[in-house]
Amino acid sequence: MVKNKQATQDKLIKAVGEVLADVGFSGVGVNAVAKRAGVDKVLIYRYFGSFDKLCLAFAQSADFWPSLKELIPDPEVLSAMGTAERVTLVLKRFTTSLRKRPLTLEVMAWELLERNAFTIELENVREASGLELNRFMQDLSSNTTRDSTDEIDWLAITAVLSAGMQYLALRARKINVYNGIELNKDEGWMQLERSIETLIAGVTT
Amino acid sequence: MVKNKQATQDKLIKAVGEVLADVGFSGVGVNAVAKRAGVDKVLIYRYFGSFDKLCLAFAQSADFWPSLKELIPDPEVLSAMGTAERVTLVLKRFTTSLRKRPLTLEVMAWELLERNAFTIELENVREASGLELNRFMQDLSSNTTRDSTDEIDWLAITAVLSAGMQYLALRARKINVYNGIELNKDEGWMQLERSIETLIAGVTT
DNA sequence: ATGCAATGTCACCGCATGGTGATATGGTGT
DNA sequence: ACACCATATCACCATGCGGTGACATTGCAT
Repeated sequence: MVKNKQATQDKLIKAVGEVLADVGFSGVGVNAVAKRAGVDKVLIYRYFGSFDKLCLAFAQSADFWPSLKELIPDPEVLSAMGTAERVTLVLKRFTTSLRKRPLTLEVMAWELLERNAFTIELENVREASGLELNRFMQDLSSNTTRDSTDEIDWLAITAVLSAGMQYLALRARKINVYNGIELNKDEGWMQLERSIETLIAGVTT
Repeated sequence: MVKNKQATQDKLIKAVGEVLADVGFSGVGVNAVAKRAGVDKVLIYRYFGSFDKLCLAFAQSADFWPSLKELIPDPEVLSAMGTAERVTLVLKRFTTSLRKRPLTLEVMAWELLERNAFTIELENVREASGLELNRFMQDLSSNTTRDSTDEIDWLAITAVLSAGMQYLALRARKINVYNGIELNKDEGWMQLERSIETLIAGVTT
C-alpha cells in the first residue's frame, strides 16, 4: 500500500471515465468507481467531498467538447470561403469531432434525462463553446464580402442541423438505422453530409 | 378489497405512465409502480410475468408515437401540393405532435441510453410508423407531376431535419436555450419552423 | 352453503447502493 | 529512533431494489 494523495485522486478521476465507458451511466456510482480505482470509496468523500464533486472534477479534466481550435484550426482558410461553404464545413467537422467522443455522447444522452453534476458541467462548457463559435463565425462573416446571405437566420439553421447531427450521433450508439439511413456505416454519414451540403447550398441561391 | 383482475391490470398499466410522468424514468420500478397502483407488486409478476412485460403492455396501450393519420389526416390536400411544401408541412406536424407527448419524449431520451422493454417496443412502433410514412409520402409524390426534385435524397434530408427537431424537443424538457434559440417559447419554435421552410424551399429551387 | 380456484396481502430474502465511524499503516520532520 | 499526522482500510449501517413463498380473502359453480 502506497500513500499518495495526488495519485489516488488521479486514479479516482480516471476511474470515473473508465466506468462510464465500460458500463455506461447507470453503472457510475461510488462503489463501482472506487472498486475500479482499486481504492476505498471513503476516499471519494475525503478528497472530493461528494460523488458529484468527483464527477465534476472528471468533467473538467477530460476534453469533453470539441474546442474551437479543433473545429477551426485554420481561420484564414475559412475566411476565404463564402458563408455557405464555411458553415457546411464547420458543421461537418463538428459532427466528426462529436462522433469521436463516446464519453461525451454518453453524457449528452444522460443530459436529456437528468440534471446532475456531470450534465450541468458539460452544459456550461457547451454553452461557452457555442457562444465562442458563433462569435467566431460572425467575425469571419463580417470580413467576407457582403452577399445575399445576410438576412438569413443562420442561428436557427445551424441549430436545426447541428441538433440533427447530434441526435443521430447519439442514436448511432444504440440503433443502427434511422429513417433508412445506416448510422453504423460511413456511407450513411456521407449521405447525411451531402444532405447538409445540399440544404445549405440551397439557402444561399 | 375488491377482486377484479382486469381492473387491477389496468391500474398497473396506468400506474406505469403516472410514475414515468411524475418522477421520470429513474423512478420506474416494480415497487414504485405497484405502490402507485395501490396494489401489491407480486401481481405484476402474476399478471404480466415480469416488469418488462408490464412496461411493454404500457408502451402498446398508450399512443406513444404520432400515427400516420395524426400526421396526415388530409391526404387529398397534401397530394395537391408540391413535394417541398408537403415535406415541410409534415415535418412541422411531426414536431408539434412530438412536443405534445411528454411521456414519449421521456422514453425517447431513455432510448438513447438503454435498451429495455420500453425502448425496444417504442423502437418497433417507430420503425413501422416511419416506414409507413415514407411509403405514403412516396405514393403522394408519384401522383404529383414529376418535377426537378426527383433526384433529391429526401430520405437523408428528412432524416437530418426530423432528427434535429426531435433532439430539440428532447432538450427543451430540461434546458431552455440551444444555440441562442429559446426552446421554452413559441417564438423559438416558429423560428425553427421558418428555418425548415427556408431549407427545404432552397433545395427545390 | 359449501368448496375451491382465482385474486389479493404480507413478510421476507439476497443484493447493491450511498454513506460513516473506528482503526491500521505509511511518510516525514525532529 | 520516535512520534505524529496524513493517508488508506475495514466493518458496518440504513435504505431501496427486484423477486418469491406462504397465507388470507373473495367470488363463483355446484
